Amino acid sequence: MKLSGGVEWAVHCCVVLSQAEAPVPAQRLAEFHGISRTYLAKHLQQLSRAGLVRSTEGRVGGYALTRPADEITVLDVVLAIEGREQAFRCTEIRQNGPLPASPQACRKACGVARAMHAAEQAWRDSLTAVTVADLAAGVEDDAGPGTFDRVREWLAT
Amino acid sequence: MKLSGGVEWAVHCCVVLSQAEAPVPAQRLAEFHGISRTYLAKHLQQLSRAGLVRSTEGRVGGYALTRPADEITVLDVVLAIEGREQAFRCTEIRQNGPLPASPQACRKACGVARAMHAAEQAWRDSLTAVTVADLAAGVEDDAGPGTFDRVREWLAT
DNA sequence: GCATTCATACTCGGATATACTCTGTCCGAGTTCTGCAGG
DNA sequence: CCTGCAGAACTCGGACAGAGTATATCCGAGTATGAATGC
Repeated sequence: MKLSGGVEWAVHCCVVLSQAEAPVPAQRLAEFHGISRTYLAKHLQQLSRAGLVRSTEGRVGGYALTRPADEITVLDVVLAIEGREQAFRCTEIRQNGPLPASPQACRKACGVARAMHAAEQAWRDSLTAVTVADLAAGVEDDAGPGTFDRVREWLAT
Repeated sequence: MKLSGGVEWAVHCCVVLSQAEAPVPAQRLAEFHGISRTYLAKHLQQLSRAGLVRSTEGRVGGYALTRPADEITVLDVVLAIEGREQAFRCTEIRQNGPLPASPQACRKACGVARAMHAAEQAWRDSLTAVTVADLAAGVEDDAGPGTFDRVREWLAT
């Protein structure tokens, strides 16, 4: 049970992108956050494949969000990085051994899987309730108004 | 975001142990579930270190629950296997780069970390709501009454 | 017949290899800007 | 002075190593059983 460190990078990048008017190169995003450029590029590719950001090549290229920030949930970003498969995968060990569960009983998922999946659904619901726009608003609340003005100014240089 | 396969084994083993009167050796648990004995032993050790099961050595040794099954939550088992640390670890990248967040603003956790931790808390709450006793009751519901009688009978052989 | 002792069989526990995924990096393909030459 | 073209610089994208962790396994330490032996 460990989330990739790239998740944190990706979410922060989405918040920055939500405040940029022009495409932002991976190079810029990396130095803004003080992280590895090449490795961040890998994660941005995953965001691109998931359809969350659009990449433009060329001299003034970079990354930009494909949707308004209030239509991108944190779960979207997490799933883009971590993959869409469930964290818990039932291997149906109840069907093994000397007393296997009957096919009749296996119509429905076993209780263990149900509990794990319910918990995961609660996790997803919680992440769905927060959008990138919410996070951006939170930054202005925490760091004071005008923060994103300075960010935009720095991005333009 | 991937749970260890051992989690599934551990939970199922706890359900079986909740129905056994005598200590059950790892060998027995492994063949009951059709899984590797030596690897299961590793996970049982983790349950033992977490204080969920007690191990007795010797000829009639084995594992037994230390508490009533309705006082062991699924979360207890999961944390014993996966470790107690959070899945999301904030590396505070907001403090890096050319526009670092002020120490003033860093009094509270950043919005990203708050959202991730809230989701993880929801996940834990959901797992806390289910006990091993609940799962055992579910097995009897799914596989029919008398299932655990057969299990006990097999364990005694 | 009974108590003691000793060998035995069975258990757990930690130390030990292997496979796989995450982390981190590099170079090539493609696109746009810019400078320059020609009309 | 304007237009077209070529070069160059900058971008993304996928292919390539290294490290850490999950997976799987083995052998040694410890204990209760049970039989054998002596009284």
